[in-house]
This record gives sequence, C-alpha cells and structure tokens, in this order.
Amino acid sequence: MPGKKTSRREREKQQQRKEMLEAALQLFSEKGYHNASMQEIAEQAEFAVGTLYKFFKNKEEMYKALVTEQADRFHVALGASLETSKDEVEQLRNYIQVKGEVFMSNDSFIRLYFAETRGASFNIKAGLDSELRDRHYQMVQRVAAVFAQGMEKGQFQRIAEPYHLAVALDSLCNAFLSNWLEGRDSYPESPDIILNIFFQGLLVPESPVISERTTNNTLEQL
Amino acid sequence: MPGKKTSRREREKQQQRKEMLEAALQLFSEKGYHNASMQEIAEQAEFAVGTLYKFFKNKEEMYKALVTEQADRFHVALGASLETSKDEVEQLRNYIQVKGEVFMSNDSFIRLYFAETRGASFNIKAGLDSELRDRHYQMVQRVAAVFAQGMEKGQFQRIAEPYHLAVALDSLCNAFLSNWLEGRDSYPESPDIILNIFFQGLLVPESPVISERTTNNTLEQL
DNA sequence: ATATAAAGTGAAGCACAATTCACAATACGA
DNA sequence: TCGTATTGTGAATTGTGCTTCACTTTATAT
Repeated sequence: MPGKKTSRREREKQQQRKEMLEAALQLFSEKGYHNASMQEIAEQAEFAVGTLYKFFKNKEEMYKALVTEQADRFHVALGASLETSKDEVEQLRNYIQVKGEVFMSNDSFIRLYFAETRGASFNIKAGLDSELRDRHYQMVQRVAAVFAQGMEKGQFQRIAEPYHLAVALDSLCNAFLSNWLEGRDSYPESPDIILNIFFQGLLVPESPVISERTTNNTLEQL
Repeated sequence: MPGKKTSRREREKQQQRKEMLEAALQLFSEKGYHNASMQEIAEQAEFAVGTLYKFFKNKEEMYKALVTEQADRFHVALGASLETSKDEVEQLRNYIQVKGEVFMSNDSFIRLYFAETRGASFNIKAGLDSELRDRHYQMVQRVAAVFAQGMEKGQFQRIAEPYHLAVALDSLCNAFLSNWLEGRDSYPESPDIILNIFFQGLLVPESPVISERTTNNTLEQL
C-alpha cells in the first residue's frame, strides 16, 4: 500500500513534531520563553532533549515555528469570517464572533499571541514579532475594507476613517478577550454588545439592516 | 546649613539611583528584561555592577522599582486628567489627551508598560504584573464612573455598560498609541477623533454639550 | 537472522550572566 | 594631617540552561 502521499513514518514524525509543539506551547504560555527550559519541554513531551534538536535547529526556531503556525490558523479563520456574507454588518458581526470563539478555545496560545502582537516582545532576536505584526496589520486592513465598503453603500456613516474604525473594532475585541483571560469579565456571548458601541450612531438612522436582529440583544441588560 | 530635610549626600544618592534607573529603562525597553544584563546596565549608568547591588537587592527588584515608579507617575497624571472639569465629555476628552501626551513623551517606558499590562508578561516571578493590572483596572473603573455619571445626567445614551465603554475607550487609546509606536500612524492630535467613534450616537441627539466644540473637528477630514 | 541505517538518548561541555565580597578609593570628623 | 567610616569596585564564584555528540535502541532490508 504505497498509495498515500505520506508514508507511515512521515505521519509518525509529524505527530511527534506536533506533540513537541504542544508541550512547548503549554510551557511557553505558562512561564514565558525565557523561563521554559528545553529540558522541561522535553520531559513534558516525553522525549529526550536531543530529540527536540532533531526536529528544530534550536529553541528559538522551535518557538518561531510554534507561534507562526498557530497564528496562521488564527488568521485563516479570521479571514474566512469576513467572507461569509455579502452584508457588511454581518461580516463584522462574524468577525467578532469568530475572533471570540477561536481565541477562547486556544487560550494558552493567546497569551503568546498578545505578547508578540501587542506590548513589545523581546523573546526573539528579530523578525518574528514584526512578521506577526505585519500579518495582523493585513487583517486589520481587511476589516477596514469592510467599513469602507459599508460607507460606499451608504450603510455606514463616515464618522471616522475606515482604518481607524478597524483598529478600534479589533482592539475592542482584544480588550474584552484580555478581560476574559484575566477572569475579570466574560467575553460577550453576543457580538452585538461590541457592535453596539460602534453602531449606535454609525448606522444611518433609518437603516433597517441590523434593527431586526439586534433589537432584542441591545439594551435591556442595563 | 542643616536646614534641608535631605542632606546633600541624600540628594546625591537619589540622583545616582535615578541615573541607574534611567540606564535600566533604556536597556530594558530596548532589549527586554532577559536580554539586558546587569553588566550592560552598569556600564550604561557608569557605575560598577557591585554598586547597582548597593541600591537594589537584585535585578528583579530593580526592574520592579523602575516599572512601578514610572507607572505611578502615569496613573497620577491620568487620574488628574479626570478631575479637570465638571463636564463628563470634557473629562473624557482630557483623559484621551493626557494619555496621549504622557505616553508619547515616555515612549521607551510604554513598551514596558504595555508588555506588563497587556499581553502576558513573564519577566517577573509574580506580583508585578498583577499589581499593575490592578491599578490599571482601577483607572478603567474611574473612567467607567465618568460614563455612568454622564448617563445619570442624561447626557449619554445607555448603549452599553459604563465599564464596557471604559474598557473600549481605554483600549482604543492604547491601540492608537501602539500604532504610533510602530510608526504606522500618528496618535490623533485631536482627542475628538477617538471621541467621535463613541459619541456619534452615544450622545443623545439634542444634547448641546459637545456640539459647539466638536463640530469643527469632526468630519471634514474624511 | 544478521547487517546496516535511521532514530532516539542524555550526560557533559560550554557560554553566559547574576550575585558576592575582599579590597580600594573617597569622604568626613577630630 | 591622620584615622575611621562610608561608598564604590570588578574579578571570582556560582548557577543555570542551551547545545552537542558518542552511544544505544529500534527499524528496515537482505
């Protein structure tokens, strides 16, 4: 049975690699890059230190691989969330929703992601953080495009530049996620709580678009 | 002349301490806690390593002293910014303004502040980040109180909980500051660009409060 | 079954950086 | 000026943890 593209051995290796990265993720997100030792990671993954080095050139490369691969998954999911609907409001709603879901189900990784993306990260000599920041920037630009589009259509008022609105929306999601992460607050189950902050006044008054969906989620909880 | 509370020697020591912390700030914010060595800091400050240890029990304490003292200055300034006026809108405007000013004139420190306050920080065993987060939380609560107060007065619409609005406003400032820090964008010279995102729709339509001040800063730049 | 190759191991080497401390320089009072 | 106390010094100590590599174990082919 040689049909498969990947040999059994190949698959086995991938699996091992994956387990190493899982162990690494756990320890890095718990203790940070500098406080997690290769020794520990090896133990956690149930391999010998030397074996780690058969898979990764060194600690730094291992960390990079971990972070970039996970971040890719995130960005793919977020990108897809903007493709779901023709309606801009729906797209934003989805973005918020998906961001919440993806991030909350990967809480150990968010710590690393935030550490690299937001406050300056000093883990790695060079490259990683700026690369991540770039990708994050691309993502924000895509959200900005949604705002711009909505403005074109006359669905959104031009209360600020699209890019600024995108930055605002994204940072707002992050802020709520941070709060959730610290256990201070829960991430809003309904995206509308976040959308509300933007849309009350952003949407042109007579626009019917979200009115029928948001009316029940909007205000009564105060 | 023994009149002064602080002897000459005392002042001299304070000055030395200050210079050590300045050197430390520079190196920590450039290279991060783990990549800045005591040796380097000593050289930068033009002292011997041993002398550093006459002032600080160890590297960690030095870092803590640095961060908490600077953060205190920030928080005092931010707190004061909310006391300037009886008018809630004015208070928020001031908060945004002061936050921008104080942070931008201390850019090397923001890196550390953001690293500790936002994305997980793993520099220090325990305590520091959670203490900072707490203080930051207090600050956000004070902003929340402003929103709440404005709602009481009927000046603000109740589009979201005051605390959520405060989180939103603060994170928005941070996001713009981050952008500025990375050189992607400038921090809005006028607080109204940020306020706009909130107030278009937040303020009850007929409220006259900011209309006369913001009308000229609001929309024309698009 | 045996030979050969590939994969896995972990103790030892090595570099680096935090901390100490015996000593030197300096300040201060008599 | 001299003796003592205070302050400042940096080489040596020590610990830690990344990385290597000679060896063992396991898999594969004949």
